[in-house]
Amino acid sequence: MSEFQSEEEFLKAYNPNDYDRLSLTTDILICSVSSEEEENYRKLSKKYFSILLVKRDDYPFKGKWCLPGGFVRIDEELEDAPKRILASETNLHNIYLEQLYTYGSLDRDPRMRVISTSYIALVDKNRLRDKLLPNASWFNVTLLEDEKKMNITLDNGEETISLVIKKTLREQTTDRYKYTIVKNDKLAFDHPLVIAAGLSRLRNKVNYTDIVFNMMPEYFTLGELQQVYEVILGKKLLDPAFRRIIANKVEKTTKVKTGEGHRPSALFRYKVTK
Amino acid sequence: MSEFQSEEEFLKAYNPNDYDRLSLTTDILICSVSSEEEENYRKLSKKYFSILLVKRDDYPFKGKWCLPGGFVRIDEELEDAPKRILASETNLHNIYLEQLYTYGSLDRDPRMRVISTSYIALVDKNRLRDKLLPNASWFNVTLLEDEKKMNITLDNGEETISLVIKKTLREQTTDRYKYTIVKNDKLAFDHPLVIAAGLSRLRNKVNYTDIVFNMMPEYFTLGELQQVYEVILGKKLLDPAFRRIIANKVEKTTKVKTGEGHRPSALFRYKVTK
DNA sequence: CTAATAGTGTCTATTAGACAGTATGTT
DNA sequence: AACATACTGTCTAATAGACACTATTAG
Repeated sequence: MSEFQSEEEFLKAYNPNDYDRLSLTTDILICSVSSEEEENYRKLSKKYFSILLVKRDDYPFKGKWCLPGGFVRIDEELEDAPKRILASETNLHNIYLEQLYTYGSLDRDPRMRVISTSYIALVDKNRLRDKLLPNASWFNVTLLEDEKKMNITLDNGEETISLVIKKTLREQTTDRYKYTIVKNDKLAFDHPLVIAAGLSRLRNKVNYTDIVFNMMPEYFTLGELQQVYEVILGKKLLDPAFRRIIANKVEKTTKVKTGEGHRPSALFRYKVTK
Repeated sequence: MSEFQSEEEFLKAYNPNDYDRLSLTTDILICSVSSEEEENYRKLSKKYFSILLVKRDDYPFKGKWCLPGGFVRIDEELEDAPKRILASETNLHNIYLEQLYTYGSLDRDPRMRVISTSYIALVDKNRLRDKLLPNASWFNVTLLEDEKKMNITLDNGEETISLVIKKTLREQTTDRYKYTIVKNDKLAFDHPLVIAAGLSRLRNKVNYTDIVFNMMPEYFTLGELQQVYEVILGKKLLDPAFRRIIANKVEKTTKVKTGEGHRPSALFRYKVTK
């Protein structure tokens, strides 16, 4: 039983340093979609799913790539930390941001005990007016996945990062996997785990939400939209089925996209229904 | 640029106290299923979904109920903290445990800045041999939910706790809600939010995983299993549809449950397929 | 016999998958 | 005309929802 008579009295006598204190950071998986022109003028530009990485110019992990992130300040709301970092990294506000997972292995940071809450952010690259920070770079993502592992390849045009992550079913009763890094040469910390978790979350959510539209420009063709779904899901979709599914999520505009060497396509816009 | 020549040198000079340090706690939503006998001997005993709460006997929030939890130790893996608390609270190991969400509002603890990573745990009450700790109690949960709010009623036979939580769609593109506590007299901290998040997660996961079996005894009838699904989903299910869906998740045993005032039912067991 | 649950057969409605076809721009 | 994509019609397969029916026990 407490020796205090009231909550005020208790709080006055309370010393926060009586308990273990540790550092909290946040890491952000910033995702977008990028295009690469094809040699054949008639073909559609190839779409890639891409993430933003930052090159560390200081210890620990000097010279390695990592997710944008930083310390959570003691006087800052948890979610404000990734927002602050996102704003400093992209000059964008009002970005789709979702908490992913909190990592707390004892050895995840060689400096000291650090817990990290990771977030996933989705941005439309067309809204990015300002240049990236000098150390930042977009990497195109290729994900090959099966029941037992994920092969992730990241490429920014100059450098290729290859990750292999082993998947172990945590229990028979769910779909939850424990991810273990099997191969990683160029990424700092446990960031391959964050990338794996983020990509899985996205692949999943794409099927029952409208999140892709956070990465789309205002006007887009259904072909482009389908490509984005395909690149996230890692498989081809059938046109009629795709169009049936997204039919009530988009609205046709009077605009048309022409000059592509084939039949022009109508431009659509995301339709808010709820 | 760094003035250090190597990572070892850097780490040697590193002082953790140069950065903000805060306290991390963990809260656990321990879930189970309980039965209550009906007056009519022929009727099946009514099933309830229930959670474990602890009465605080100290400030802050003295006298209020809260989720079992505690501080994460600086030399302890993040997930070991809920495991340790779970073991001390129930004497059970190897329990289904899943990270829910990390809460970090500035004002969530009147003592100081505390971040809390919440977990959901599913237990089979029949495996609980030891008595509960003196301050702990199981509360039956009744959840009424619509697009705009959740009405949660918790009842342990002596006391009734009534919560109202407002749901606001965070963005048009997803199903994510921001939960705001509208009514809460008897629960400490932001624990109503944890309960709301946990119940939502469970309602969702029940549809595409086998997690319910973590709350079931080894042998059960399909009627009992259906009741558990119904109580978690908050709606009646049709027998044939239900049996179709769980058909390949369970296997019939030779055991039979009799003496219930109606046709005996076969006892089933969870079948591991993967 | 009756109340209550156990368990099954089958029809219908809805949704997803597959394929074939027509339309229309650029070079 | 040839190419490449835009866009649509329709058949089929798989799944979910609904209802009606039979079965079997304790009291």
